[in-house]
Amino acid sequence: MVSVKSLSGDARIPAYQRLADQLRLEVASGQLKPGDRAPSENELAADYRLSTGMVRKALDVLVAESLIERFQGRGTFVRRPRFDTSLLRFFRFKGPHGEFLIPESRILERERKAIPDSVARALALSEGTKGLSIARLRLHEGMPVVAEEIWLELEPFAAFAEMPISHIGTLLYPVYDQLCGKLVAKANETLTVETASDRTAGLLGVDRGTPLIVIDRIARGYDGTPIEWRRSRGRADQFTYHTEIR
Amino acid sequence: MVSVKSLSGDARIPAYQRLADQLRLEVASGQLKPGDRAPSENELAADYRLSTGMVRKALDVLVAESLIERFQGRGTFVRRPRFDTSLLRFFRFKGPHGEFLIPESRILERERKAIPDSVARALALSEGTKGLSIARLRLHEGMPVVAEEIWLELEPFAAFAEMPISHIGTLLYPVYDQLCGKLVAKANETLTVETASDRTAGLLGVDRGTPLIVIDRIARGYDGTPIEWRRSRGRADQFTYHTEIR
DNA sequence: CCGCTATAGTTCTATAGAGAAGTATAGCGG
DNA sequence: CCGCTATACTTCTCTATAGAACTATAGCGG
Repeated sequence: MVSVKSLSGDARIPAYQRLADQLRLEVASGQLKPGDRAPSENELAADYRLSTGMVRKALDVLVAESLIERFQGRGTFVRRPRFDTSLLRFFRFKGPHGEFLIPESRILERERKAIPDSVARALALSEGTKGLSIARLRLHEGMPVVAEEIWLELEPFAAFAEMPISHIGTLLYPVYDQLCGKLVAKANETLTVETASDRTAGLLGVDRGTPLIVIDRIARGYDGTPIEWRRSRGRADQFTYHTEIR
Repeated sequence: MVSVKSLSGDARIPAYQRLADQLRLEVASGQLKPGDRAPSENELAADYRLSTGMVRKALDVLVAESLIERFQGRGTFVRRPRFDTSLLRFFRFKGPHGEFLIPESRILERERKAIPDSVARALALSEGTKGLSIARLRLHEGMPVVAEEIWLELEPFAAFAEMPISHIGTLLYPVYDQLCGKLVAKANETLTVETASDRTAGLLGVDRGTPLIVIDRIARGYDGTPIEWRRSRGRADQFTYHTEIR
């Protein structure tokens, strides 16, 4: 079956960029989901009447954005968002053999409340929107290591608000996806430092005034719309962040 | 003049990667210096008997490493290392119109001393190597904002050790290059948090125990050899680090 | 049922070329 | 001397093609 397609957009923009735009759109709109195999280079070249060289160049762009991955002999796939570059990874929770561990989590509280103005602004919602607030403690070998505050818009997450707390596992994003159709694809994070208040000091088992790392995250869908606001606090004394600059 | 060159390395490695290796080497060895224009795509293709497509692919690799930059119509140039992605930039020193400013600096101390073991290890030097230690305060509108501790191996930096302190400007790396032939090309940085000791509290004008951001940097040449060890401390309360994850 | 082989499908490397688009400069006309 | 233009050179876009390298699978032989 030969289905000739055409590229939209300003013709002054190079064809490979318009093809990248097109594929980006197909991922954002859900026509192409994480894990799906994209059409092969030959198919794309035939469909859009482009040379394989330009198709490869379009895919290169999307690989650089880490939207897709390519595997020689297997195909091109929409990448599953992995949050392994999150700043939170630098709270290193090593197992007995030095391997990485995802800390267990305990939900302390889940409440329907009006979203605070600062959070509503970050989520691009109007003031006073109904929300769902979650307080959560993350533990490593029984010791509390990170305290989390989470805000969601209530309406799209009504099903999540009803779900029995005991059924909620350590990872929330798969639940958002499967239960509420909200797929988290990327996020913005900011790191700051504060001193522990009485409340968080109690949660984390440290003295009041101890320095804490605070990581604010806004999780977004493929199209960039905000999905979740999250603030995580952990002790600063075991935190180290590495980077390379050129 | 036609000078046919050949690519070294294992022939099982793709030609474009070996060309990238070759050019990387020419930069590391100083045959090609920052700001220099590299041979044009056509010249490279002719010299190494490759198609322009593969030459472009080799250059793409180096662009991705941010070793070179390309400008349509002008040429391909060895990129001048800019440290504008350093973690230190998040100590935001805004001028009156919100623009970025490089803080002034005041050298407090410059001494010949044996390099401490931990620093020697980081610089890949043997224990007890003679070094040069510099204490430096960085100021914004007269207020101290960052305190720095710097260690260099004495021998290659003898000329720097003799230079009158009043002649040393705010930027050290150009001096390392011009005076000592040590060109800083990249660096590793790690961010941690500590509470102010009496000494640093005094330098920065804060109370003892105030949370501080500590940024350790190992500056390296193009070949990766360590050149400078540096530890910078600033108040944590005005520090925010922003990043995007996917 | 297991293991090997052939095969079809995938991405990757590579070539050879044409023309577009952008930049610097020499030289010409005033 | 200034401003314009032609020119040469650069990177960028794009086509068309061939074969290598790699992967999954279907089917055959034991």
